[in-house]
Amino acid sequence: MLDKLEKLITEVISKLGYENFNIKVIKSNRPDISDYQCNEVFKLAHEYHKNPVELGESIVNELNNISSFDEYFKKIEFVKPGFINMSLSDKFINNSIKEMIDNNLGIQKASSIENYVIDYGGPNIAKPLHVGHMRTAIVGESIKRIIKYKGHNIVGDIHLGDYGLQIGQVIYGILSENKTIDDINIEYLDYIYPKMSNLCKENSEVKKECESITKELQDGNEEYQKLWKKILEVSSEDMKKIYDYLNVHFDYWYGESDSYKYLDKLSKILEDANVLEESNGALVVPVARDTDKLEIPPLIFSKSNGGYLYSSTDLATIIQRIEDFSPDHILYVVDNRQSLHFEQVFRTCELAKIYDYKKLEFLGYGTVNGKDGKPYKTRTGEAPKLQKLFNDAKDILYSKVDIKDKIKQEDVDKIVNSILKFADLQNNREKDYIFDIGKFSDVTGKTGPYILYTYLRIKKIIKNYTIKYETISSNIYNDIDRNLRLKILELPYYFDSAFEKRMPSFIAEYIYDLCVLTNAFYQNNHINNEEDEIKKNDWINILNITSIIIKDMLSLLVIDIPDSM
RNA sequence: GCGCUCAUAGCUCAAUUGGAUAGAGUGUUUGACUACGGAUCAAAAGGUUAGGGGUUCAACUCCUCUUGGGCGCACCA
Repeated sequence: MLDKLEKLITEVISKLGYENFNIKVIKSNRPDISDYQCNEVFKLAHEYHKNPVELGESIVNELNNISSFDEYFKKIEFVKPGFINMSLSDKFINNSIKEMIDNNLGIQKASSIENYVIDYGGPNIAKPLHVGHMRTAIVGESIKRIIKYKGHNIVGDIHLGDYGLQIGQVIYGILSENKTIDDINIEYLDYIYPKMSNLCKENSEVKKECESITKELQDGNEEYQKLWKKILEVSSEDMKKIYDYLNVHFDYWYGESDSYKYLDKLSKILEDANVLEESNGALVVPVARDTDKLEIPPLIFSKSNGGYLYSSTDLATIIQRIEDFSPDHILYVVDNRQSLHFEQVFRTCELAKIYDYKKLEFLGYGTVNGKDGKPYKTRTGEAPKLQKLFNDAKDILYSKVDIKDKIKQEDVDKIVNSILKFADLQNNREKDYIFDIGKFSDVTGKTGPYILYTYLRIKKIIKNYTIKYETISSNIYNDIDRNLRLKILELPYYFDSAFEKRMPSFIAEYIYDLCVLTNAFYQNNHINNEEDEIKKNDWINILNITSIIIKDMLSLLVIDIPDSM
């Protein structure tokens, strides 16, 4: 729709003698005056050394005289100092809506299909999942669905932290408490990991021992391997329940351990590229550049004891992904605090010519904080477990709305999901945000349930009518009606912004705005009692399109719609 | 110490990337169906965009300084 307006204006401008100028039309930020606007008169005037007012007036004058004026506009005018204001004709709005229906809701599919790998989730086994994991799971799954919706191929990998120091710590704990492999279950892991983590902070002897156990595990010690496999199995099983509840599904459950078989290859590549240096017994890759303001420390490929750490496994994983998926893009949905680490990894890829730096995207997300602005903790000091969070959210929901035992448990879970996900995804991904269970359980206002409610109501209103889009007339009946139709037309803009910026929040914002207008629409325009059959039919069709958009966009936010609520 | 990042209504967040009168939710105050679901709708109040200076026809947005948060700076992930 925008492209048509841009094309038209570009034609008019080139007719006036200004060729090859890229015109951009945007939604008006003065909806009281116009629907769309073009702010490019100043740039054009500047480029051709013209008076902007005269230039703008001549463009608008030309537009006012085109033969197909009514096909596009109701009114078009120039306003000083440089705005072209456009009000669209009802016919143009309705035709554009009809075109959206036959055309993937107006969202252009990718012209060349690319392969993406997205790395999200990233939990460490043996540690319980907490709110931070929910953030990466939801944001990552949403970005994955958005990219798929655009028409690309994408695979998601959870990238488990399954081979690091925390495993050495847990194994040390198991052995020192004389436990056996059969004693390993989720309750025991929940108990032993924090205990060992604290012990290592206090006691450097124990920490050293844990490091050497980790190293031996990585070198293939059979006893440790058996224990590790059991820990991995128990922990993964527990995680799957959580991810299932969130409806987050990874295509691959690879972990750091899977990258070990690529370490030899990686090592050879780094040697051949001549980027490795020895430093205090460790092998490092200096990645600093002359242009850096801050000297970026080198990437540590292997420790002085010969062990590997996450720099090595993240690099090896890239090699694995190149071999398995031949990706055009690799995306990392990771905590912002890891930005320096990934900068080191990406630079190493560039230096050793492993992979194109520009194709590696660090999609950092903000830290989940408590009300005090510090990382979210419970009163006892640990990060609260996700399962408990789900239960709390459900209890709060029951206390606010009388639905207990009245609707299906499955639907209750969908509502809880909508609450948590919409609260999270409406925030800008990159920013830290405050996790407040009270706010996160809100069911009125700008919330998941508000969207679901809107959807279910309009479905109920239109359920007895047949839908025939081709019968939509060229009429629009009032301002509220018009605003809703204009909002429908904005979908492609918001979707593409979300895709390009990898920002689900654009879609969340759009759905909410659409729902606000929809609620106003059906409260003001009563459909069942409407006697004008043409009007009634138009409205039913418009509401049906709205419902399709809401449903599709909600699915991109990983939100399912209940049958009732 | 060095660097990154943020600061917008009482609170939580927007602002189409430099455009016109800075918008939502929440909270506060006040209204609305003998009509398709009141988890709704309508309205009021709430702002020197942390502060100073600069660039520009135009600054929440860019530059600079000041103040105040958060984070990161080689063998944890």
